[in-house]
Amino acid sequence: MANSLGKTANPPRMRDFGNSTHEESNDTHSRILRAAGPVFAARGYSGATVREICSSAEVNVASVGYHFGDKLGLYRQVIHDLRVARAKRFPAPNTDRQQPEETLHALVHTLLSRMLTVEESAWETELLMREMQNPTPIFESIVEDFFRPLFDQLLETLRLLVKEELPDHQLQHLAFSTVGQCLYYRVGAEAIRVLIPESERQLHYEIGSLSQHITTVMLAACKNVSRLPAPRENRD
Amino acid sequence: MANSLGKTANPPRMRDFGNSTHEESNDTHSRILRAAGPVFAARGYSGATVREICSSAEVNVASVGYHFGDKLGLYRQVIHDLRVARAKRFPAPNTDRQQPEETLHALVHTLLSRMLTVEESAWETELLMREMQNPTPIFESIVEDFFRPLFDQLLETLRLLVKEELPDHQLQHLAFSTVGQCLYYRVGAEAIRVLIPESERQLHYEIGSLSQHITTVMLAACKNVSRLPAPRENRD
Amino acid sequence: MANSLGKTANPPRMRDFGNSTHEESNDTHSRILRAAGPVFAARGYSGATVREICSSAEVNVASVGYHFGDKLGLYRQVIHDLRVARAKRFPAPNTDRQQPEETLHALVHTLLSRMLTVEESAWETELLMREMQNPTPIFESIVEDFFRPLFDQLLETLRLLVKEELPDHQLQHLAFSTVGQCLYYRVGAEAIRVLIPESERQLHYEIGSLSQHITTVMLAACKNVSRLPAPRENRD
Amino acid sequence: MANSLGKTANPPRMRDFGNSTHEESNDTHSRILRAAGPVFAARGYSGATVREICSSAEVNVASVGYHFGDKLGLYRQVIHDLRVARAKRFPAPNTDRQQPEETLHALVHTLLSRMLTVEESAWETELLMREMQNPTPIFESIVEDFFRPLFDQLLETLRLLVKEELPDHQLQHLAFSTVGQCLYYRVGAEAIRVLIPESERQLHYEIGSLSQHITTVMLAACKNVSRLPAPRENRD
DNA sequence: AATGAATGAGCCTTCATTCAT
DNA sequence: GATGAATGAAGGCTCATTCAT
Repeated sequence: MANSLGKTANPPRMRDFGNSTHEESNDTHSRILRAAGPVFAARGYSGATVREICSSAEVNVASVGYHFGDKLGLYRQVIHDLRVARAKRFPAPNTDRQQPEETLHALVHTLLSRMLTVEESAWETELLMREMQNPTPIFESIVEDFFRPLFDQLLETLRLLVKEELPDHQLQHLAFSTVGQCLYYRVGAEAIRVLIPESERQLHYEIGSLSQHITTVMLAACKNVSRLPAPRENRD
Repeated sequence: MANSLGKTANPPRMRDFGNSTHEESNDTHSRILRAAGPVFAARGYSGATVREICSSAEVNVASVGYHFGDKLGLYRQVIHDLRVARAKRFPAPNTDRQQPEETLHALVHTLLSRMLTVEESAWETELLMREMQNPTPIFESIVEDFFRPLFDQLLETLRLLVKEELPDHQLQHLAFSTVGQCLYYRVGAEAIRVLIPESERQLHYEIGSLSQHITTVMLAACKNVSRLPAPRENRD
Repeated sequence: MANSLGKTANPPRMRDFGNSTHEESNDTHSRILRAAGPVFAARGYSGATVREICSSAEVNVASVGYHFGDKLGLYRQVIHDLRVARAKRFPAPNTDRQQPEETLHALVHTLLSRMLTVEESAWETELLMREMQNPTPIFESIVEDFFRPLFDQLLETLRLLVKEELPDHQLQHLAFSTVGQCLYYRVGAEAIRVLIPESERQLHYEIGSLSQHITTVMLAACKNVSRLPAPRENRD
Repeated sequence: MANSLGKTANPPRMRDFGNSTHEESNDTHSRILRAAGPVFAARGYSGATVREICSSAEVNVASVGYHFGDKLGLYRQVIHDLRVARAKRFPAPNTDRQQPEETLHALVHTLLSRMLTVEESAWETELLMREMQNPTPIFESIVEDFFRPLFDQLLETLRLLVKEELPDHQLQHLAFSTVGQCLYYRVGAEAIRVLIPESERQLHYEIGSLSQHITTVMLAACKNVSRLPAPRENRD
């Protein structure tokens, strides 16, 4: 019964004491964790195989069973560590002394960067995307810890930009409009790849242009938006 | 060679005569199709097993081979039928005699309806979402059949709404802004569930309000957008 | 129990009455038989599939069961018909009034032609080759009816060519030497394809050259062979 | 991708240290190999099933995947070991200090021995015969490893025996004549069994007599053969 | 702690055969 | 007689897991 619901053979102790993170150490435990993230991100949970992870980590297949009980146990640990890592890496951006227009642009740029960056930690975003579709209990805490601050900041910035005072839900919609436009360039990336020819994509789809565009859209929206009457069903 | 690229053993004739769809008939062919959709949606293409589908349909495992060549052939047929069904349920709005503003609203409303409808066939949207994240060999045709028509209609509508003539890529960005905002209410549903309290969600997040909001944003954007200078890297 | 050991569902009568052969008629029974030969020859018994045969014959898969009980029943009938057909097609060549050298050449040429001919009935030879490796009871009768006459004629021709009277077994060895050389260009065809480059094969491996060569070898052997002493074990 | 073209999961090290062969050891690896040969020989490559092999070896079915990648990988290894074993059992005759006549005799004797030996490892020859009729993807390497060396040696020996210098293709034909005669006593064994009475067969068909006879034929042929004019179609 | 080997369940597919019309 | 459909038994292979050292 050494599966992810029970305990492992010889329960390996949690190692996050002090500042010794997996990033630095090089023992089997850490190497598996480092290798597992990208593989889970690239193939999804069920698509990833223990063998590929272990092969990438250059450890024995049986190690996963020993250190994490089973595949699911490893996955859980990866997700857990990811949350910790991102909380540390992306503190809420300090934008106190900017014009709200600049702040908006900065926030959009930040969002797009996190989405589209293709560097060594791109797998983290990919994994979070997968979590959005198949949320596990961990997802909620990710939203709270990592997404809520940015969201709140976005709300406040938008509040400064609209010409009249708006009820919360209208500001929220504006915030989601902002986030949705950014997110689409990741979620819809495959669709865009089909819809837009390669040549155009290379010219007009880098982060700079996109954040410019989205900021423009939202600024226009803020200038034009007005308090709506009580919600009513439109043609539905 | 009776795989999904060729023909099935004895190619079973298409049954879509008249308006009698698989939904109603009860032969093996239809039962497999009815069972397959939800399973593919719930587990993804590779996660779904022919056995589960056949077990759910109460037919022999080999039936899939006989009727659809192989698993992928079945999947293709599921997607194909899905396209037909959705085109019937959410027809592209007739734009001929409308003001472009109304057309935009109608398009947004259609998009949101497709995304958010949670009736007996919620699996349909779920399936398309999975394709976006884990594209199968069939993805390209899905985009062409499902997305391209609406996307083109959106482009033309936006072209009528902007005040000056814009290059293609700027119109495309406006279109993606529209689609992205709609899509977010599905992709980000779990995040929204965490960020926004239940009470507010029930009041302000039904399709009517959302389409109103998104249309407003895009109309404002169209009024304000202007031809950009040649693309250059902005702060990236 | 409608397998090849019992009777078929409605025992289909043997159709070889009169001169109505399968070659001419066009009913399902005959079409299956005509299609089966080449397929069995090309793929071997177990490699051949009932579906391919029926597809090639343009009849329903179930027909084999009806007409021949099962796959093995069909195979048996194919082999049986093959024997009949070859007996009719290859009567013992008349070589009475030739010089023995010419007769030898003619016999070698005949052997090679039967082996290497790639016309519509090439499958028959291929099937016989397969029978040689996995002989069924039918094989013996094939040898007697179809191969023995040629062998005897070969023996007599060789008897005329050797300079002194030889015991039977030495003549038999000479005959087998002749046959073996011919047979090799079929049995060893794949090996030859690997050993000899395409260009050379096209120049020097047509039936004319080969029969010339083999005849030369055997004539030389006949001129030089002499009665051996009683057999004794050489280094074995 | 642990198929026969790549590496096995954890590539099991080659075990041919010293002179300890699989014949003696008793681990899973060796037991599969020992069981596989006869099964492949008896049923052919495609007729043999991994399950039968593993059942015969009394190991788990998945072991084949682990140790050899896949069925073809196992087959390759069987063939490889077979080559080693046969090279040891029937070494190519050392030709350095012999008269070419003796070399020819030795070569013929080796060929016949390889064909006709019916000891505990009769399956080896059977396997090679099957490859000739139903070549697997591995056939080419078999020819190169098994046949080519002897073939080349045969060519050189014949070159020394002919009285004038001959073009390559004529020497090749002489070599094929030699091989063909030897091969016939195996390929045509069933036919011979029918044509020649048991009593004679026991007296005159042992390896010694046959190699004597074939050598005689080929020596006569070598003495008599002469450079042919450019190839032209003879009566075909 | 770690490893190579082994295991059994399960997957997709293919096939000869049988059923019902 | 003939047909389309259906069936169950394998077949090769993959995978997470476990065993023995």
